[in-house]
Amino acid sequence: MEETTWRPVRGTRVSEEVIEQIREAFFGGLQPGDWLGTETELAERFGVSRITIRDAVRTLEARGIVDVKVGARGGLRIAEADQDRFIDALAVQLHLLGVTFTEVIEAQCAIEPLTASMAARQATDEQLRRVAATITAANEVIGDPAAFTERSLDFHIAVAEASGNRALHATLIAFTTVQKPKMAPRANERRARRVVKIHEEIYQAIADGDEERARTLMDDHVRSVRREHPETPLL
Amino acid sequence: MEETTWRPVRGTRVSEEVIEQIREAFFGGLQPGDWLGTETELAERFGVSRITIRDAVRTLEARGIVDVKVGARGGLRIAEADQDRFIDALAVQLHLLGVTFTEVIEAQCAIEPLTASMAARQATDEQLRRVAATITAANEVIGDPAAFTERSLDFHIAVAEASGNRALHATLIAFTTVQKPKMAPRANERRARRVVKIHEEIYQAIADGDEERARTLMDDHVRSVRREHPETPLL
DNA sequence: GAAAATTTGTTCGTATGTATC
DNA sequence: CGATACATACGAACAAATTTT
Repeated sequence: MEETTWRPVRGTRVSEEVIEQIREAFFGGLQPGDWLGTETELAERFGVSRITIRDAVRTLEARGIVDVKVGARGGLRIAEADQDRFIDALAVQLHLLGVTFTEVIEAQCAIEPLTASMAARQATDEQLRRVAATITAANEVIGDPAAFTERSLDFHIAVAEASGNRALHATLIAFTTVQKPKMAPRANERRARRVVKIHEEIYQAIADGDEERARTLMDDHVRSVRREHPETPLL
Repeated sequence: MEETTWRPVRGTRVSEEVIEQIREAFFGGLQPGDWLGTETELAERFGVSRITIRDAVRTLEARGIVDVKVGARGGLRIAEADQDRFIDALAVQLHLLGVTFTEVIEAQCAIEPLTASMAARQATDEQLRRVAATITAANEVIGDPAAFTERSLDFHIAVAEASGNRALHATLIAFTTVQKPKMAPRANERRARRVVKIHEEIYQAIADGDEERARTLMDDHVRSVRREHPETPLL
């Protein structure tokens, strides 16, 4: 309920101290859903004002460490995992670094053949079903470049998910998110049909459990996408 | 100076609206160091109180989008790239997901052979020098497991940097950071000497511009590290 | 180097909207 | 539906840090 004892704080940016203590408690074993208290309670316990606590809470929330709810039985809890927040952080950093589209594609060339072969080895039926669903979905909007691009990238993400490796999955989501805006203009219908065909082949290899073929097909596929896009700044 | 025009806002969590607008402007082309205004100015422009702006600022700061400075000519600016924030975001995410050490190593198995071969193709003299420096540094602390692990991982990061791909570089930094704590205990001196020898071979292949050899050596190296570590939760 | 100006950091008090009981 | 618990938001003020004068 409330075994954790907070040290009273004083220093430059008191809210930083609050953040640090809650962060330590988080990495010290707090689990998603664990109750932290209300803003008023925390203000009293840390010996600071409610506004200082709010500063800390906003930061912790942005980092994905806590969730905030209003109303009775509201207050602060340890957050559930939320990939969006991690993805946003990666997107921001890639933007600041001025990373190019080519760099992101190259990174995908490294990752995706492996996710495909891992998926072929160990994808569950549910995961396979989801991969197949992304192909169907993309096929339905084959004439709409923006929509097709979006759902086509979903295929790659679904394959990564089927790999069973959450580190690769999260990383790939981040990469596809950042490159999405640059892909759309080139997804004309002829190209789109070819992409669907290749996705289907890759899916079949994965479903057949043919690791080597899945790896090779995905490798060719990602490399061809890379060739089709000229060197451009990403953002 | 101030061409960006902010829409006035109203809705649930007004600060979210402020965050979204500044975020859009950020991805819309604002550059690191660009001036956004003071908290008071933004409060007036958005038509909200300064406290609401502060909520937004704390979130934007945590996401790595803005930097805040106090004093005359202080206020909000677009942030410089800061890898630490990205790394922290990834660490939080992996903690919440309960990702295993093995998953992270697997991800490295996908990425590092490519960084090695890319480095062999295009590393600058300066980058090569830095790779060599990490080997020397690791060799100097070969009896100290924690220090050796740290500098040994620096080798992998230096190779990724030498690849010239910042997306891979940033990703690898994050991965090595979260796995560091689990690696240290296993870096006994015998193992350490073997690692140094392999790192030297990889460096030589990169310096010789032998892409294929660099790729193969790195592949073997990462896979052997993977074999040596049992399946364990990362955190 | 000291004083003034600027700007965030922090506090208190209060009002309002919203979710739960 | 009313009461309660809680975050959200506003305003006014002073403290502390930093740059300019």
